[in-house]
Amino acid sequence: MKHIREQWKVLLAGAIGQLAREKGVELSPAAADIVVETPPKPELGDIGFPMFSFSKALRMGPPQIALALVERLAGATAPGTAKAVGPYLNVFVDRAALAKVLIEEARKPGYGSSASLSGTKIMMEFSSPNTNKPLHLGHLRNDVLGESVSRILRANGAELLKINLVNDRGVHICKSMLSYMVYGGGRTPADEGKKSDHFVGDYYVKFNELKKEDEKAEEKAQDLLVKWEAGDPAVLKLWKTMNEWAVGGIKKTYERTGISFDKYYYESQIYLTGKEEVQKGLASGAFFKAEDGSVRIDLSPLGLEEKVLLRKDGTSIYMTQDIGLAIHRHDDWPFDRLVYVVANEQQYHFKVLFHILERLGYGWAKNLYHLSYGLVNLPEGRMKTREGTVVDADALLDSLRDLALEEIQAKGREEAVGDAADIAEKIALGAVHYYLIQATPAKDMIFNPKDSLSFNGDTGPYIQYMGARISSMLRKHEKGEGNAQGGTVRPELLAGDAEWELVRRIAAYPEAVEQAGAEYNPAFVAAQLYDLAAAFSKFYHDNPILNCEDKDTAATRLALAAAVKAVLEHGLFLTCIPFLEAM
RNA sequence: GCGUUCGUAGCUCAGCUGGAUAGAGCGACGGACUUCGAAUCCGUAGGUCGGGGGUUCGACUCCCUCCGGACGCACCA
Repeated sequence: MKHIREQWKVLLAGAIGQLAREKGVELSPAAADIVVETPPKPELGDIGFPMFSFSKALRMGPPQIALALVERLAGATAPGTAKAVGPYLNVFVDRAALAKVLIEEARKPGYGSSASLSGTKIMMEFSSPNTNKPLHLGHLRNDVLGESVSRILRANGAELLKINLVNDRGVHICKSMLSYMVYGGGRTPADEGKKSDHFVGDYYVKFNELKKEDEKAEEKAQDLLVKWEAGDPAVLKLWKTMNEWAVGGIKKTYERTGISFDKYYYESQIYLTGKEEVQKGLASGAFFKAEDGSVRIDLSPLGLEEKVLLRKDGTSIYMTQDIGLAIHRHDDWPFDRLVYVVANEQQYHFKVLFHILERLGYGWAKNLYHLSYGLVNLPEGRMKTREGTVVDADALLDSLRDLALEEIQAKGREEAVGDAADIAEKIALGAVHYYLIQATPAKDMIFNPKDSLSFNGDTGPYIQYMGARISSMLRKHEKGEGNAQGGTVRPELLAGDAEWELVRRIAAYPEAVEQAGAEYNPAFVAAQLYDLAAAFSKFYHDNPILNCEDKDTAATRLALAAAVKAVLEHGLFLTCIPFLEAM
């Protein structure tokens, strides 16, 4: 569809130029100057070109321009027919021809993928959990965004490296350690039959109790950190044990949600890097030494104050680490772009970080991107650890899975579905991931538990359901049932409005994938999938497919359904929603 | 106070680089299963696109201003 639009743009640009010459007017628009649009109703055409903007120069009313252009384009070889519709020049494409191509293309494996980013190496950092507690709903948004954008970029031809920076050191880690030392009694997750990250998280929560009992708790945690940095063997041993529990449990959740990484970085291993880089910057004059001995950068070019990069005692801070880490990573794997999926509360941090790297003279610094996303809030407001309102990722998935299972049982579909528990789990995942991805990343969103439990309407399971229904039809056909047996696929039968509605949505899909990649926004894919699923649902409700009396029509519609299925499979994968053959 | 960002139907969200009567879902109300799986489909009600200016042939979309919310403005991560 895109290439057809481009062809028309070129034709129109030429025709407008010609018209201008005839009128003795100076005007020769480029193809890029032609505005394209999709008419609100199919009856009006498939592609629309508003003529308003040329009105003044040509001293003609837009409707007259449209008419004049149609006349001049009458002889041109172009895909489709131009028609003047008021102030618009609308194109009616050759539906049968396009349907023929799409039906074939869409059923091939790579439909929706492109090469628009081929040759581009992109590193994607996301998730970045703390090792003192299990993942919560906010992490799920981060994870699914990172994973989905990665898949989308890869579908657009990019070479991807997904990395996870585990925050496994710091005073917050020491708090859960201290709490365990006081209350743990040497118990292990296995002793309590608990998922290991939750086990660790519970001690982190218990630190609040400890603070009430021991007013020096904060101080003690700080001491623990000092000992950790000094390499105290006992402290390191406990730290290692608890981190393994935490990371092990977190990885189980990744496995459950289908998130994966090509490489893990651990903060404990790299938190000291960056100091050297700062020294280099000091030597090159990018930074300066303040009177108190700390190293700083002047951020007035950004309209900001100065920022400390090394404390006066020479120790590093968060920013120092990130400077070192970025450089280290580029050495590891020379990327063209590096995307950080991090919540929007760190916008300032990344703005400054990118600026600093640029000042240090790294050319790739201009290709760093902070994929900033908003908080997931509850209807009552922000999630708060202290108030216990944090929605735990595992618990959320569990409850959704249980509800889906009940639904399967209520419909008596356990037999038909195969492994009911597994299907229920996948429906739960589809529900959560779709919910998190349909909203624009930049915006804060409200997670309404009640709504999220619904599998109806604009949801992941709705799309999964349409995929399952089509799969079911195709299975029947393969078993020799239905009227499509022996029928011939005739694309001209897809020229009707109902079929065309589906064809044009299939045609629009690859563009959505490309746009999603260009804007790091999987919501475009999600929206496209929902529209396609809804269009199909309406279509097959009104039009018999396997039961259609005419063999050829049945076969053709089935081929269309198969094309829809292929797009759904492709798109669901990109949005981290499992495709289901049955549910 | 300064900066960033958001404000679209009762609720949750779309609205493509400004373009043809502002769209979905949920909720409400009313319909549709002896036919391909009703986790479905159809219909009705519901919006001065936060307010006010401006640019434009045309503004939900761009600019200014005000109001309201979120998040930042650490030698914490």
